[in-house]
Amino acid sequence: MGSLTEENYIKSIYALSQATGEVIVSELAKKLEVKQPSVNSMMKKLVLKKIVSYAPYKGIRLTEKGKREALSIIRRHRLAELFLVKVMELGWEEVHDIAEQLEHVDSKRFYDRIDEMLNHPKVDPHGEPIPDANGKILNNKCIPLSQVDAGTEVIIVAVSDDKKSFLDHLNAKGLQIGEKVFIKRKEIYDGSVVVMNKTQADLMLTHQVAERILVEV
Amino acid sequence: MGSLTEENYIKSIYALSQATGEVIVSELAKKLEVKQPSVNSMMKKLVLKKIVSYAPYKGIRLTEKGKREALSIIRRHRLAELFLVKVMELGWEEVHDIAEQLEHVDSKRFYDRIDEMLNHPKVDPHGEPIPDANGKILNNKCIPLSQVDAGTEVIIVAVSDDKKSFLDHLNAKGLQIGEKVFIKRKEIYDGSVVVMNKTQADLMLTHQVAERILVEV
DNA sequence: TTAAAATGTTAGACGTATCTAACAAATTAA
DNA sequence: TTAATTTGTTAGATACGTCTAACATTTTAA
Repeated sequence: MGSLTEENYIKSIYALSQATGEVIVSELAKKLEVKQPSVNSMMKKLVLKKIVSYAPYKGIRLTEKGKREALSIIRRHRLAELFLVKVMELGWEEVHDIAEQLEHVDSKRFYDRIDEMLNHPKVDPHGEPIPDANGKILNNKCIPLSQVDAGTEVIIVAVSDDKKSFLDHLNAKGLQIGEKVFIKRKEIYDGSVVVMNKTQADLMLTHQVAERILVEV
Repeated sequence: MGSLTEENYIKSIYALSQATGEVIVSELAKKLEVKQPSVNSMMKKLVLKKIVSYAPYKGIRLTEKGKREALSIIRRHRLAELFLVKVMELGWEEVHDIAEQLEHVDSKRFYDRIDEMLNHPKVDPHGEPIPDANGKILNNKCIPLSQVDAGTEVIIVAVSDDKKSFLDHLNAKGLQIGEKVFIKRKEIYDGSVVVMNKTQADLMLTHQVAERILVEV
């Protein structure tokens, strides 16, 4: 495993290359708050380690090995954040910096245990997917049902609240993960959403519920 | 705050100078698994930072500032260990290496929250006292189980040997830090002690083991 | 009490990760 | 299409923490 610095480079490359598959040196330098020559020399090192592919004046790309490494770091970061919020009951606004440090803890046991305590979560409450121990990740970033436009058909992918009471509530409504749902309309007044699925023609969900259901278009 | 390396030096100096108030270069080098010149140059640095007092060919001593720093690191280490055992339910033989990493996390909030969740503990899983947020350590009035009179009920507070083999042995016997134990009798012949706890009516401990278990009456 | 052994120090090197200054290539605008 | 701007690279310096080799001091034992 690489150094803390290497891990930070890999994580940033992954994040910034999401859109096009590539990052340029100046972007990466800005993100990491270092100068371009620092990025340049780190790229030489990561090329030797077969973490990135890079040629002078060209874009930076993660190799398969690099992607695997990135997903592992992201997994640790997101598990740490969720753990800090759900188990340690810290606020979402204060956990990022701590997770930034915890993600570098080198202990499979530590993260397996966190994963277990959180019930193997697939997404974090912002809908960002959490890679599993093998680096598998839900395809797209999901968004809360409350943010989908009326007239759209979506698939329920996850919930951002796995408390039993919430799951019971969904069950009672006849909603299940993996099911298709059609958004009929959204009430501006209270943010509630009316949906339809194959068994129900008019199912009303409060905003509180709709924002905890994560979907994929 | 100093670097991770500095923190490790400070922690080791504290540990090794417990008995006499001093450490010598070679001891410290051995503990940290570095060569003497490395210790030597770090001492020059820590002298400038007023963390240690040191003169060539003399012993190394923590200053008041150094002691404060050491207690803060030790507090974080021991809180981390206890958290890993009590909250995350990891075995007390496997938490040391993880705590070694967690102790360097820089977040007052993180540690305050751990302290809170553990109810402001006074001793860690290996029984060592935990400094409070101001660096105060509770007087360690624990005594070896082997020195307690028969007919007494005590609480296991610490072990004086944190080698894995010893911890495994205790685990196998079903003994845990924080548990009550009643001393049924002591064999004069070999110094062994027979105790009772809520799960076992007649548990025999050799003198060798009993003298390494620290208890509070 | 002096020689051997243990312990400590200095000097100089190396790897990591950073920087600035100077130069080179690519892109954008005139 | 040429000049200006942005972007990228190289070279060389610095700080940190480590090392080895050589030398100095202190302690121990003969």
